[in-house]
Amino acid sequence: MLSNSSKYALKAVLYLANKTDESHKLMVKDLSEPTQVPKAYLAKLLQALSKQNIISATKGPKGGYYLTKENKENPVYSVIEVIDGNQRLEACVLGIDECNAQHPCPLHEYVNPTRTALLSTLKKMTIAELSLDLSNGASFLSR
Amino acid sequence: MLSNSSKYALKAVLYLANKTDESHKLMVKDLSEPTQVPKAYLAKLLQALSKQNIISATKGPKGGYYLTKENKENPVYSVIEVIDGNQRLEACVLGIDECNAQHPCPLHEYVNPTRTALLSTLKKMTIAELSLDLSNGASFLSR
DNA sequence: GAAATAACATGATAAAAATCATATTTCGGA
DNA sequence: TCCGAAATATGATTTTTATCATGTTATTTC
Ligand code: FES
Ligand code: FES
Repeated sequence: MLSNSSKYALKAVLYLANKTDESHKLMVKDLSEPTQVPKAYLAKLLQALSKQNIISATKGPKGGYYLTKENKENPVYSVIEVIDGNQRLEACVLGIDECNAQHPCPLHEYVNPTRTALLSTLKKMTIAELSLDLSNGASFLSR
Repeated sequence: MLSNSSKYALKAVLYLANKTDESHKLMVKDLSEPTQVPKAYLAKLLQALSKQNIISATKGPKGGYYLTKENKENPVYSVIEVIDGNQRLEACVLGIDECNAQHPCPLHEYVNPTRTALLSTLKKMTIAELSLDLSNGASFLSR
């Protein structure tokens, strides 16, 4: 469904969402532990997200990664899109050339409705919204 | 969602479903073309399916792959299970240790209901059933 | 303005998935 | 019974993904 990279990126971004802002930042090593993502690998992912302005960063001492208010309003899907591209979730599950109702694969009718529903959720829901019940202990990023 | 291998295997099995039986068999090269799967790769997949009795095969001239009535009654999921194992579809989408409602990841509530619904469909529906509208041109395996 | 600290850029290595190749076994037909 | 056709077993190669490592640049602090 999602690549390992996307899973890692999402976990890190969700963690950032309710732990950081312009004046509270986190370094990769502080993200690596709670998200269970290897440090060097996570670093590379965060750089990619930063370059696409999905997350914010400042260099040097007292620097680190953080989410601005604007960052937090981005759709959850934007993280996935940067890392995996959009084909991964939108292409035909059986890999035929294009996925549409006029020329469906045998699984289309069973997977497409729920998949497009999920996709639309991911595109509408913001990082902030998704991270909400993480902050009140209703959901988790590891274990 | 599915590995390339599973997609290929599913396409081949569905093709076999309404083209073959004990007295009408197909060789890998006759499967490779309509399913758009590289011949040597498909051969290896079919061998794995055959070894697990998901499909049937006979060697030698006039031989080939085919589905018996029993084969056709297998759940669609059995193909996926043999090729991908069951973790791929059942594990947590964010990769946390186990997926359950007592200790959910932030995406759990959005993906789990539809995913378990799909899973249950795949486990209940037979190969024969899924291949049905393939035979009347209502679904397709390529293009 | 020098030193320390953090992200950034880039590339190297490792592991897994996908793909290809080839020799061996089994079976049907001449 | 011998020959050819097919699956089977096994392994090699290629490509992609995941992971690690290291030097460079920006920024704060002294
Ligand atoms: S055509 Fe296969 S999922 Fe839509
Ligand atoms: S816990 Fe993540 S999908 Fe269920």
